[in-house]
Amino acid sequence: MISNKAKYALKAMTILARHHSKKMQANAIAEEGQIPYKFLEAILAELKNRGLVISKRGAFGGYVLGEEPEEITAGDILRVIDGPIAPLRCASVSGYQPCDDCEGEEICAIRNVMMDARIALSNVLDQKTLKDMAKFERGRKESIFDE
Amino acid sequence: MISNKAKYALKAMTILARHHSKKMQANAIAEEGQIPYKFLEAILAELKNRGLVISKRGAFGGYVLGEEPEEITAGDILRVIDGPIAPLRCASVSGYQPCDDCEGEEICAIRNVMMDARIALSNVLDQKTLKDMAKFERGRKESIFDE
DNA sequence: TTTAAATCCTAGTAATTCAATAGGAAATTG
DNA sequence: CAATTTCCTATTGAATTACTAGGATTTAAA
Repeated sequence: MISNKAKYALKAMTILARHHSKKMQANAIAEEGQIPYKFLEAILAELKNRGLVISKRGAFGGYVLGEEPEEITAGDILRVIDGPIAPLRCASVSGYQPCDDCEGEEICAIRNVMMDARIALSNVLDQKTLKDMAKFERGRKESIFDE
Repeated sequence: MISNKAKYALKAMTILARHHSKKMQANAIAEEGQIPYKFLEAILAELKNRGLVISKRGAFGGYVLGEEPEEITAGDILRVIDGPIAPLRCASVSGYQPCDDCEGEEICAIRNVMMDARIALSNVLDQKTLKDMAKFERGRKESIFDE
């Protein structure tokens, strides 16, 4: 399960991508995504620290994607907000840490399973880009208006 | 990330499986798995309620697997202890619940990603059985003794 | 039938994380 | 300078996590 915060982050980033990476204010993102404004500010701050968005302060400021929509993946965003994707740290690449009660990683069946899980999961999450996600929503919304 | 509790549950169940489903006491499982005894009791109670283990009370009591090791998967155990494995409830089969701010599941790119993630994850977790896990540990341990 | 050995059951607790909110400082533009 | 917007610090209430305590109940063997 991902946190609400992560869900909001994904939402905010897809909104930014859907608006074709034009500058948007937190205000507008919050409204469009139904995200509590102050909470969103905190989320954008974290995304900014990791370079996933770029901000401009002051009047007529706002936020822009830090990279091209096809270069930012769901995995990138989730790692910033919720930390490692692997179900266990000992099976993580980005956040590796051994279990303190570990008796040997090579013989641990649990780690073995979780390594497979991490690989399967990151194959999905690191492949899905913001471009894909924005396109998906645009496509679906249009097809609904067509009806 | 799975909880410590879930890790302990997986550990306890693989121990039970490795001992070829012989009756074991919580005591012995706790020692072998380095699991806090009282915590393990609570875990075994949950597993028992869902039929994953069968218990016998009183002197010379203990716990046995509730099904054959090849019929119990890592996914089964994780769902009992940590709940749904999907990253979002709206993408879950076992624990489906719509987001309260949902504007249409068919057009939601986040749900779309999380559905793919859930499928990838459950393909791994629902395939790995206790038999596989016990075999893995036995195999690895023997090969280490061979050195 | 007592007694020792187990599981079972109810409660509680300290620490952490989650999901925000509040208030104002700093920067930018017109 | 004034309005707008991001940035920073800090707090808070609720839930979850990771356990622990203590005793009730059941069972088997002496």
